[in-house]
Amino acid sequence: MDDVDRTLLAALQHDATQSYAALAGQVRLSTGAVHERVRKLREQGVVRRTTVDVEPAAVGRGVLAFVLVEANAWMGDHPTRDALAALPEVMEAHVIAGPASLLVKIRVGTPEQLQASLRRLFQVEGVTGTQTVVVLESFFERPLDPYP
Amino acid sequence: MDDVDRTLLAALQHDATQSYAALAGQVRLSTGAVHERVRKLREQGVVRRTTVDVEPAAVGRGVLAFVLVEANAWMGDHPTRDALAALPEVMEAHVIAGPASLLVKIRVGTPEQLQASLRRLFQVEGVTGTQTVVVLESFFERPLDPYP
DNA sequence: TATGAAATTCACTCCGT
DNA sequence: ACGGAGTGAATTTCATA
Repeated sequence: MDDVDRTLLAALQHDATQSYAALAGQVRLSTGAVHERVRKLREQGVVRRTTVDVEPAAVGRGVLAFVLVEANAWMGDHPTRDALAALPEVMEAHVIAGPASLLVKIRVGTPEQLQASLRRLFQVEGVTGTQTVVVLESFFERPLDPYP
Repeated sequence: MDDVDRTLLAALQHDATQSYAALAGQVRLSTGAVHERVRKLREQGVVRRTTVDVEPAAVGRGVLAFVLVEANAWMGDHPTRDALAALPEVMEAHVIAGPASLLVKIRVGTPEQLQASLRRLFQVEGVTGTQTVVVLESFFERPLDPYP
């Protein structure tokens, strides 16, 4: 993991469709060398996968909310994880230190669907309360800057 | 935007490196037809870009926190946005309805860097307080499911 | 680990339907 | 909108240093 790798990661995050030749130009290396470096970054798990970024509103998921979930028992275990993973509107789920047990990020299409989602959250074993933060506008959501 | 497009979006989110021939097989269409559909999804902005998913811990950003930012003035304007965008550790910034004005997602390397980041947040014009939620473990972070 | 070139596969375009 | 074929460009592999 040197500066060349970090430059490659930044370039790939910005546009993963560019050719190895284009990447090679940015780091002054041959295409073969860049190919090998990217292969290793994938192999090591530094690059987890190549994806596309989908506009949420275009697929009927224009409502974003964060929910703090309170519980009467320890929720940092896998049954909880699986219960949350079964809800497709839950984009992220984190075990937290602070005023609640879990923090989940939810994307739905309408306020009614948000209400329905909260109802489902309450049905998860151990959940005793929720505090919902509704997003009015997202300033930005951006990829990780690989520079320390 | 029909079921074929949604299937293509899901497939591309799972692995954007696969060939058009492989995508075509999943939707029982020719490579030419798939190529045209994906081109239109990009053109319409449904697909915003193609990126790589980088493991945060591998680039020295293993500490995740969410911060509720309280303010003494309306913060839903662009000077605020720009001030937050200037902080590379801020991954997301949202204007919210609820107990605070903004919600930001932060990735840093160490608890010390988190402290330094909070100090910088306080220096943003109008900020009067923060409530920090530190993530102990992330259950999952996943892409948008394009099915309604 | 890098280079440069060879071999193979793929993206992209065009045209017919 | 879809299918199929053709062409140029890309990925991928390999020999060499």
